[in-house]
Amino acid sequence: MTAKLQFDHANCESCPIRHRAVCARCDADELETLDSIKYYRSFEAGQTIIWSGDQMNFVGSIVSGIASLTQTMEDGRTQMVGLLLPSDFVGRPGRDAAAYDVQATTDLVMCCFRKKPFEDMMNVTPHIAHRLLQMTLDELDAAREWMLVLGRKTAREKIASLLSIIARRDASVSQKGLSGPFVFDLPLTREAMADYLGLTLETVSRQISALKKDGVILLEGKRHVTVPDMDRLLEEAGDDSDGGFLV
Amino acid sequence: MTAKLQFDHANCESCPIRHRAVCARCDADELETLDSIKYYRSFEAGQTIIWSGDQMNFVGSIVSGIASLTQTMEDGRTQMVGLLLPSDFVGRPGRDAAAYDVQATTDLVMCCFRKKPFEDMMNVTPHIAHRLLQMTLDELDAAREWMLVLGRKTAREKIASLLSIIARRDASVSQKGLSGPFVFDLPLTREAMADYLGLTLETVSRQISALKKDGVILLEGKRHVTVPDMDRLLEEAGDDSDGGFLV
DNA sequence: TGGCTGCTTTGACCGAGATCAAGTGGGAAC
DNA sequence: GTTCCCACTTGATCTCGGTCAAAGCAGCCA
Repeated sequence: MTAKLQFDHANCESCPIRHRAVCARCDADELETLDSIKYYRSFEAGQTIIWSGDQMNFVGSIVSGIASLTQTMEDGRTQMVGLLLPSDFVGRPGRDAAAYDVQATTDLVMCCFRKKPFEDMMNVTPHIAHRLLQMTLDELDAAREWMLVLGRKTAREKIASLLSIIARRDASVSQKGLSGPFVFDLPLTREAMADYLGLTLETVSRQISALKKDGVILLEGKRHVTVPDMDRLLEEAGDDSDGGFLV
Repeated sequence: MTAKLQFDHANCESCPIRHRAVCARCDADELETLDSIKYYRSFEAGQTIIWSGDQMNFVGSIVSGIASLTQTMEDGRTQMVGLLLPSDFVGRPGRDAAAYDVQATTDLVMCCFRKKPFEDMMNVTPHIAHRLLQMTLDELDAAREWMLVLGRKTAREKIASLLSIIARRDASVSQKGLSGPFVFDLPLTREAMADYLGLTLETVSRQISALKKDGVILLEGKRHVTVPDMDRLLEEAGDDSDGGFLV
């Protein structure tokens, strides 16, 4: 059973991701057109939204919650290749079949557009195509950043990198200041973290325990994290101290 | 000293990458405009084209040769995050500073555009923006494919994956058939392969020797490779047997 | 011709992280 | 409450790939 469709009749003006999503640059007319081909869908945590190879008849934006893109090898080894946050775009215009599994990591609401009308609209609306290019370039940067993590960082650095990314995102969403302690909940299970980081869940658990023991993070329960000193965490992540943290 | 500017007065009609580059969709008028802001530059193997953080006052396409994007940590660990082949695009419109080191892996010729005029042109030329979006989406796919390699494959599978990618590219460039043995030269040193694969150069050397001993590949000198049975190589790479090889 | 340099191979050993295996803890159903 | 379940933790052991070291090999310049 699907989660409650809490955004069912939302209009674009009050949309929480309006200013960051693929429609960010659209004017009133364009929004109206989008409105006519859009619909909301909700997914529960753990649900698979699309299987790799499936026909995709829609594209869309994450409104709330977190989705993941994963690749799986024949023998079951899996690697997460994308973590989709609110305002991120799902689907590839011009491609019929999904290239990756898309899963709801938390409860999730998507703003969907039927694919064909969206593609048609993209061709006549430079605002959308241009914004999508920007977003794709950003994702490419994030993917390349992640290649360094996967290829060259130690398990401890990988965990610290993931925590700092989640902390950064959380701060940018909740508009908290960047000084003082960071407090947030991990939106991923240990296994999902392992799939993201190219580790086993045991190693993830051990390294989180180690960071806790060393005072880099505080843990309350399994998921509630406090980072008393963000610079310390970034140092553990092996990032430059300047860090480009204020992006 | 720079390599010979063999393309100095080339025009777009005879350009070898015309049909695949960022200008692929441009009409005659648009090509003429591009012509007025373009110039060719050559680099020798090993030269650094741009340092991460540098101001970039041009963007451009690889005409011939191979370039690499690399990231380096403070302690010297490096990870290659992109391998740029003929027709690939260098630079990011809308960004001033380079995010990665760009190096010429082989002797290289680039078709450069001054950045500002190119950006202006992009804003009024949907053909260019649209093609760049396509190319960026392709690169994102390639990066995600590579995340699986980095995160989950064994050293032997990593080497086999890289060899199959190079073989594939070589076949698509030289229009050779896909049956029978594949023969090509490695365009990368062992160290560059290691940086690409998240390994050490010793491990790369060992695994290449092992693949040779097991008859998966034949080696003539250090660089000249023959793949007698491509399916066997793909199997060693851990890819699905269907493989999506005919892309 | 000889030696230098850079790329590559090979060997011996070590350690970070994987694997296999128990055990813990907290929330939900009964 | 008790039980079950599931996410997580912790321990013991193994192994793949890293590290350190030496040597091979081809091209190049003197």
